[in-house]
Amino acid sequence: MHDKPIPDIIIGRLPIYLLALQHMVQAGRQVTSSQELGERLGISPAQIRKDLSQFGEFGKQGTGYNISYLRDAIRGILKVDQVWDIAVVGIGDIGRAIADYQGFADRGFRVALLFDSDPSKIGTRIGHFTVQDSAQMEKVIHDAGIKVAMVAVPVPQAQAVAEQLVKAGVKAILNYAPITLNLPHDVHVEDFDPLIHLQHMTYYL
Amino acid sequence: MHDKPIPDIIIGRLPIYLLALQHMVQAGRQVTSSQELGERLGISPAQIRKDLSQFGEFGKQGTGYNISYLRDAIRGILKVDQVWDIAVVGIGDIGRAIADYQGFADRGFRVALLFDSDPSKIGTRIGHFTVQDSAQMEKVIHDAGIKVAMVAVPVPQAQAVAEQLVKAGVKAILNYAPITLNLPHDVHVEDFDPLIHLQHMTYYL
DNA sequence: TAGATTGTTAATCGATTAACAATC
DNA sequence: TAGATTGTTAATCGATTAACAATC
Repeated sequence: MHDKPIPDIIIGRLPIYLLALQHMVQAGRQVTSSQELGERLGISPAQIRKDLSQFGEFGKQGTGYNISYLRDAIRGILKVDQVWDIAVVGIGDIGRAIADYQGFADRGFRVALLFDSDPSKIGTRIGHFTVQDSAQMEKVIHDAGIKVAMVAVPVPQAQAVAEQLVKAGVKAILNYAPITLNLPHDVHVEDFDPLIHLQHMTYYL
Repeated sequence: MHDKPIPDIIIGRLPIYLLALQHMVQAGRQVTSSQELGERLGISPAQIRKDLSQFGEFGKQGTGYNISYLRDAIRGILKVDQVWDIAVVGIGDIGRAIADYQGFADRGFRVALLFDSDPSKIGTRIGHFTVQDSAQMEKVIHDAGIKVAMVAVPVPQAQAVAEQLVKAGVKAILNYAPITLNLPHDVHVEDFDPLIHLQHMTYYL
């Protein structure tokens, strides 16, 4: 038993498939095909079939895929058939928008804890949460068993905050600070920076 | 003359290099190497050299790269040695955070216009801008010559808003709405959705 | 000069696509 | 059954890496 890991680039497409399936369910649709999904997403049908075939057989020849069945299957693969609690660190404009954002629940996440180091913010309420002192962060996150965090602090603090999160047991970090974090290999980091995307597109203008 | 276009995957890494170089400049550094950049970014030195070699020769054997020289070169390649005006459509929590965000100017962008269709928001001020009526959007953006926009409206409106932006002459859209937009091929779209990234990471938890 | 590091070539590795037998 | 579409194989295409001559 020494299965090859599934390529990360394939894992990265699953949430995109999931989102499209979700929209189809909401539109009352029952079945779809790799062809249709491909047109919608700008991905080749062959690639979609190949991606899915890594995880099992979800379709029927001649008919295609049952949408809600495939949705549930992908949810299971991505482990978002459960709800993950998230800690948000840094309650500036971005952190506040995250805390107020309503779209998490449907998709497997729930903001559970907010932290900031600014005394004028600690104790204030955002949505139905109270901002807690970053100084207590490690203990609080550890005790809550939280594995997923979003970092929205200024650049100079981002690396140190991320290291604290790792100490607290966090294994997945969505990093809003425009800096590349250096963390142990077993911690998953995704950078989330609008400027990176804008600068990518201007090349083509 | 029929030069092969430079792979998009390489273009996508340039903003990451640029960001690291920027930090190095701020730290007062003069020169770096593909080795050092690679360690910092988790990218192989060979790849960095190969990527850069697509655009010219920026380094010196034995010494490496002059940081500010390479930074300026990449800025030029990405066309962020100028400032691009951006229109933001949809002034909810996310749109407001974008409008208030201070980090654009350094990196080649400036929020210039805000739009919403909600009468209770039209006319209000955010930062030093007044929210304008989406009904006027096409004309205003066209007249301003704006080519870059951020879409932060609810999912049901996103496709229609994007089509209006395209009619107004916009060629690059950063899409915050969790839905895949269908637009002409000459319009560049990047999706910007935190949930996609979170769902990617949970696979590994 | 000696040491370091580039830019580039060739080899390797991995991802995408085309095509089709299987089958609903 | 006939038509449609899957899952999978093999071929193609593209990206990454290793290695090294050139040279600062």
